[in-house]
Amino acid sequence: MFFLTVRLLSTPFFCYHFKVLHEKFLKPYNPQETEDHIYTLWEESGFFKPETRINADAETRMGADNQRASAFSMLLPPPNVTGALHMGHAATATIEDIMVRFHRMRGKKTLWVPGTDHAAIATQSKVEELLYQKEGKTRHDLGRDAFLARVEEFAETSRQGIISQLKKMGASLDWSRLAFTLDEARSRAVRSAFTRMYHDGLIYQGHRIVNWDPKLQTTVSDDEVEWKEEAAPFYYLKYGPFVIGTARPETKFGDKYVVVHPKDARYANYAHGERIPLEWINGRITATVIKDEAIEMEFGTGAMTITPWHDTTDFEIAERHKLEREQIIDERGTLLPIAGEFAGMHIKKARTLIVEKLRGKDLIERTDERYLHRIATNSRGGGVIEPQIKKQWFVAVNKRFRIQESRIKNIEKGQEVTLKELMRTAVANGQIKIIPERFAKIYFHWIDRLRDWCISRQLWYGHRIPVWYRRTDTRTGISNFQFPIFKQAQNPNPQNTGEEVYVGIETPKGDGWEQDPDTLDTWFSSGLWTFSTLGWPAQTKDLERYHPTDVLDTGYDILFFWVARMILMSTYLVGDIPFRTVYLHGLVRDEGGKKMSKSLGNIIDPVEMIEKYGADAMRLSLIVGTAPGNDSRISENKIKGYKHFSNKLWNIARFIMEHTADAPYEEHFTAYGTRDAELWKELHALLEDITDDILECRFYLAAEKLYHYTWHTLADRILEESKELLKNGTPEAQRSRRQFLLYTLEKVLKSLHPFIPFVTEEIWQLWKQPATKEEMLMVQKWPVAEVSNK
RNA sequence: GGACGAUUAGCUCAGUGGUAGAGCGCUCCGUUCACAUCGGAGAGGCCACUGGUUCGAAUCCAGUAUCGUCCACCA
Repeated sequence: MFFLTVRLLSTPFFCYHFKVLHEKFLKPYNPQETEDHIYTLWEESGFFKPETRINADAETRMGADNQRASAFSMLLPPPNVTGALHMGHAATATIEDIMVRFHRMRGKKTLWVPGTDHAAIATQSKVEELLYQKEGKTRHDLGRDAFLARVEEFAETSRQGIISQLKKMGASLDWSRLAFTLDEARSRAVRSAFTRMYHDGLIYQGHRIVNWDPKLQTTVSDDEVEWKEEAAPFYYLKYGPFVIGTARPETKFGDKYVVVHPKDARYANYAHGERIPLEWINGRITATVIKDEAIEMEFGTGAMTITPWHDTTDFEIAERHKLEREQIIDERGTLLPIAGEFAGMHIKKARTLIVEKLRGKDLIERTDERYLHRIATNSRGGGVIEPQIKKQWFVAVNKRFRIQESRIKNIEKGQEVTLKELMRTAVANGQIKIIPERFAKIYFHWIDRLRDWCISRQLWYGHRIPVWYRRTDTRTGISNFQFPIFKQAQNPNPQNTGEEVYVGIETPKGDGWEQDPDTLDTWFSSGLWTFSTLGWPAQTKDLERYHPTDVLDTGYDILFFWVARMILMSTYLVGDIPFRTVYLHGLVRDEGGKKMSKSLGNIIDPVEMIEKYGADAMRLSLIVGTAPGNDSRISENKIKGYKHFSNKLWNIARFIMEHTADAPYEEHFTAYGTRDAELWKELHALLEDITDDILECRFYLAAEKLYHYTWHTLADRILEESKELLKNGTPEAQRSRRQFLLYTLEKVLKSLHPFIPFVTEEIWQLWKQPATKEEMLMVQKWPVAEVSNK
């Protein structure tokens, strides 16, 4: 206990801090005057880039000090270029920045790649809306090229806004690697991916029933459909000897099949395939009886007619029995000539007239006026989905192919697999770990029911499909296609249709080539994100070093949209998993637990909060009390509370500096007396504990424990008792305590830095007054080396 | 219809086999000495309910209820 003085004099770290307390400490901590210059300091240091290392010998205590250090890599989920960032983005940026700063301080070569997403459908419709509001024009008035120029202009503005917002949040992203899902490098990756999938037979063009949005005039994928409940009348119509139920009489013109369950005793007298003449909306028709198990006997009368062109279930029944299918409604929601007198009328207007006519012909048996019915809408701000059979591009998820390379456990190079099997195996074999675990089950369930992915969109903004046609006959366009009876919907040999088809990365040479007008689902390009940002398809050093990435952090709401598709693309194209751990955080809701939205007016703007309370306060408020996968609530009051914490830390630092102004600082603290030894032990137990928590993604616990230690142990207990001790204690005890306070302040600043980087760095700067960028807090070594895991 | 989550102090949430915790709020007291963006003290909970396992359950198991989310989609 008494060798402290001796050690002090002999230690190489011995030095005096004759520093005068910086005048900034005479006032409360002011984030507004601090954060921007701190961020600039970090950014200019180059330490956001993994290549910037501290060139020093093994004796240094710096964090980024080894050129051959192992890597830690991660990608920012690219925010959509549709506008400003919200609290969900702020939560993502915070969680990821915590991980990145932590691993950087632990000496890893840490890469965090920023980027933005073109978000085709959302961005295009947003710009169309603005264009119409401001100039009263549609995209067709401008034409494709001029319209796209407008979208690009809008996207660029959004992108600049997003970048500056991320900087305000303190995100230590490597800006030199900034990517965009629609930039040249990513476009090349998209074309490469498409071409390879096409030649492997995994992308095909086919006539299938798709979710058509008549408002935005495009298809949308199954996952983008949002169901809403609506009360609507339900009609029981007389269909010859049957009574059939329908909520949509306006689609019934062409119905010539009546479907019943094969085991339904009520209809046992009718044989499958039996033809029955009957009077229908526009005159006499001959109906055919179909027996199919898709029918729910208990529902309605147990009999229904089908409209295969405009209903998924009906389409599937028609597929099974090879039935005719006919288009009733066009792409704009207008009735076709089959509707007779109603042709050319929009379905909304026609409906009441059709019901009147049915009533006039005494074809309505009864009506259920308050039937609760679920309608499909386009969740990306579109209209009511009207299913249509259309020629579209699909990714075949169940088709077998030989995988070219594989580092996936249980899958050998050259093995025959399906994309579904790849997606399933990468998680089932434990190579990808999903946190919280319960989402793995949800993921598997989603895979099991997954159908071929419709990837073509009739949008202008996005990756143009890399397929070119040279027509050798006079066939008309895709939309006038008449469905051939008794033919498979898929047409795997487009060469036989009288046109040349070219699929490739570059535009084909020669005259007469015309590119497919459609664009790709935005998730096709985001699916490539983990490797397209690292240079793929080129075999770059980045790809080699940083792929697979270590962690993917995102909200659980895009598990299917994005996470699953990244797994699909990466396993197939790279033969490897895209990331080792998926950390799914919850959604940030308002104080009352409601989703934040513009229409509810309950949006809390992260930048406004930063301006009021500082980025550190906002960051802590988004971390503490949020378990993975669970939604959390944020309120201005909570953020305000954490502003107080920044100030508390500020004053702790001030107190310690004031009371140790002439004290020597020793790196290796040696306690005098049992009390200081006890405190040292307590501090180290905490540091090991929270290191473990961060490694296990329990950020909320680590943050809370640090908060609690700083305020209630360090400030309330240790500083309070030190006041007396530093006045009246023995010289040895005083010296030891001063040492301990300095030591603790340093550890606390380091361990809090990933969570609240600005205030900790500012205190560090004022305290240590570093002469070089290597001495910044951001690249100091994490206070505990390694912890025993669990 | 299926799956999952939540249910703990007034509010927001941690805790996940061993005598109930935090933040905010509330009450009282204090504060020229780092900080009123403060300190001290305190009130407040049969841990949703019913069974079971266990020496012992907020914690594990089964079921029920309420709320929420996702998936399916019955025309």
